[in-house]
Amino acid sequence: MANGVPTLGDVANLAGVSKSTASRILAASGPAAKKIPYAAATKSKVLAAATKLGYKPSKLARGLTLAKTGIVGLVVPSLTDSFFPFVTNAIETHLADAGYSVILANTNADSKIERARVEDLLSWQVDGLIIAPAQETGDAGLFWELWQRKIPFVLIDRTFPETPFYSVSTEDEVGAGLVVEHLIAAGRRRIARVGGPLSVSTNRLRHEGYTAALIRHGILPQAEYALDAFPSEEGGYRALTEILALEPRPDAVFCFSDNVAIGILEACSDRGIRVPEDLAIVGYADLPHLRLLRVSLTSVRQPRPLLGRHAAKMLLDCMEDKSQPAPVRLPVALVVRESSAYEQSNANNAMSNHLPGNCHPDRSEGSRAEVRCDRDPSLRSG
Amino acid sequence: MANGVPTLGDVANLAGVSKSTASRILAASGPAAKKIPYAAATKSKVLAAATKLGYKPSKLARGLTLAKTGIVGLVVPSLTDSFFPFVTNAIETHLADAGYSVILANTNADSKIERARVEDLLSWQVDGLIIAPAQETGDAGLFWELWQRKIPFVLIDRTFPETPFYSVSTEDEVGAGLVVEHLIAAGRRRIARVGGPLSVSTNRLRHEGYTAALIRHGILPQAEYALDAFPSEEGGYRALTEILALEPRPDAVFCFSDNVAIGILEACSDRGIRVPEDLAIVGYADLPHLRLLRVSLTSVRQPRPLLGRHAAKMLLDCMEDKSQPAPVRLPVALVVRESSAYEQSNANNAMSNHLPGNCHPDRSEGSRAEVRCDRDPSLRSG
DNA sequence: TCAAGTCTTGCAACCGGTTGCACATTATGA
DNA sequence: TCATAATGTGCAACCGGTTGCAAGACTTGA
Repeated sequence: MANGVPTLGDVANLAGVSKSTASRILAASGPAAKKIPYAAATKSKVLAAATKLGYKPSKLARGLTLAKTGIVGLVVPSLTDSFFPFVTNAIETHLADAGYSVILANTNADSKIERARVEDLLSWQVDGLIIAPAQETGDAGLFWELWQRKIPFVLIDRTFPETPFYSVSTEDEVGAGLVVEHLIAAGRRRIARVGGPLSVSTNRLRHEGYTAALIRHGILPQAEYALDAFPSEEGGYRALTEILALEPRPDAVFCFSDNVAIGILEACSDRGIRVPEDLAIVGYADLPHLRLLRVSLTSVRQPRPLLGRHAAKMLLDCMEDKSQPAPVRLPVALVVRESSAYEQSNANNAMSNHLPGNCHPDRSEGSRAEVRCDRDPSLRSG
Repeated sequence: MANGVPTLGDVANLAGVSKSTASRILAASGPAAKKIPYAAATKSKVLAAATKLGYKPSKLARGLTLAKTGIVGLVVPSLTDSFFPFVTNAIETHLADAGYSVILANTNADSKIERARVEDLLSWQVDGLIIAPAQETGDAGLFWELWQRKIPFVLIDRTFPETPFYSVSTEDEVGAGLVVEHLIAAGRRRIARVGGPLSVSTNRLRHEGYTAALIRHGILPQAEYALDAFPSEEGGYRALTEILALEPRPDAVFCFSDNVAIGILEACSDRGIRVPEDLAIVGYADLPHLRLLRVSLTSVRQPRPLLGRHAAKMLLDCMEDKSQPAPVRLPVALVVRESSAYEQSNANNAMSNHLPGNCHPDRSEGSRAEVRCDRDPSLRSG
């Protein structure tokens, strides 16, 4: 009470009972409705005192005794891209609804920092962790340690093969397959791809999906067509030079990141290469406003809020039911736009579609990836 | 030690000393290098035991005794726009560097939730709060309560006039002034604006800046030219109908949000209204990729990371030095693009500029707003 | 040789809750 | 009417740290 914040002792004093009595009565009024063998008179006295004082139990003290803090650590590599903010938003909302507090830790995609921040969270005695591993994190060492210490944690986006870790990710190989199928249907045969290190599960899966789809169509994947680039617009801008140097020159390029695709798009514009006529371009992630670009960009949409919600739910299961949920893999959707337009096809259906925000695969719980189109490519001239 | 986590007692036992001794030695090895009147032998014994056990002090217990938790609450109305993720990112990084943990609370722009989440944070005994008030929050009641309870807190983006609250915001009236000056220079005279409720400081200031600039140029602000819209693309899309109905019809519209501007842009495209010839459009916030739109969008750029850094720094000052920092107002930059192009002007300087990411006003600490142009409008045909 | 410091260290209380156990007090059954 | 069982409440220990105070060991000076 000294500094103005009432404690349990203050409530007990005011009500004229002992701390233990007050504690039990207050606890019973909460969600944990245990046996409450208390006289109605006492109960109301305590309750009255508590409300009069505006008593709020200290989460610190409670966490200390209960060995359950109600804190979840959320570890992300960044908040400045278009992916994690959505996921974070969903996670925080879902977890807050369940009564948990979220401590946010940004690793800046640095595995050193990742480790430090996780240890920091552990000294808060978090009840669980949701981690989006830094791209750079090659091995699963940190996660094995968590596993051994029996700290509930859920991995998002990335996964580690041959591990029992709980995870929520998207069907990267399916997304990549959709892209390739689409490009082939659009008449492309020389399909390059620009991605990142295969040690990262998302890259690996996309590469596998890409390769498998090519083979399915009798196209032999060529090693030279598999390029890498730093996942930024600048990386993409630079990558075009490499692409143009390839022999035979690709007629399509599948980027594992929208930023790379945008960089390539810009480079094409600067070099007078026509998109999609000379080069079809497809991105991955479906950043906002892609449909409004000069050349609107085909991309693979990931159900970001859904991913967050599933991760939160899975962690709650781990923490509370002690159940062992199976890994979740969420469907993606290919969104076809101008940058990879089918040659002469698709009737004009834009009118039913022109209002922004009417395309929300995130809300759908469908289990299969699908092709969507939220703006008819033929509209462009209009 | 029971559940695997070593405690101070365990360290003390292993080292053969008392808890208090262990505590003092360990504390001294940390940042708080007080007087350490301990025998070197004892010290090394304790340190050895601690490292052997991998001892990490419990932040809960420490927080309880010290009445200083090292937690900062960060309350934002959303993470799904382009503003708060950047700010959040900067805040988290800065605060983590200073040794604080950030509990994230998303209010979904709902002042009821805002209040609930803040009280939640208080029961964590946070050392301080950084709050971006929900747009909906009309009054400063909650903040007065915090003020009276002497909880250090910093407001970001929005401010409350006639209050002593610490805040970091941007020069909204200057930004609006720049927009209007620019539009007038581009030959526009009938400048409408579409914004939101004036009870919100950002809207009010932008409106004032808009009005003042008009008057400065001898243009009488017309009440009908001040429209409101829900700050979304859809809101903007709908707003165009109202704009077109105005008499005389505006030749320019200044939107308090990029999303609204984008919606208007789309509506214009659907209705065959030429931008900027028939209608110049300017947004606010400078979302990413605005320069890549079909009609690239002029907008006002806010120094988001800088805002976050200042907020974090200000809060640290409040919490640690107990100083009373003055409100900070950060400069903004007008980024001129096609949607409001000057009539026939500006030499082609795009070549020095075509690489993405070379325009970072966020890094500049300049105190004055300025006009920038990151892509020459005349390029468009190329 | 003895009193007064210094230097080291431990005891124990406290932060704000929770909970096992014991101690009333009253109701129930034989 | 008395043993027995509920029922209602408080004591005190504990969670894992920090810290005021005192006490023991060892110097130092007179």
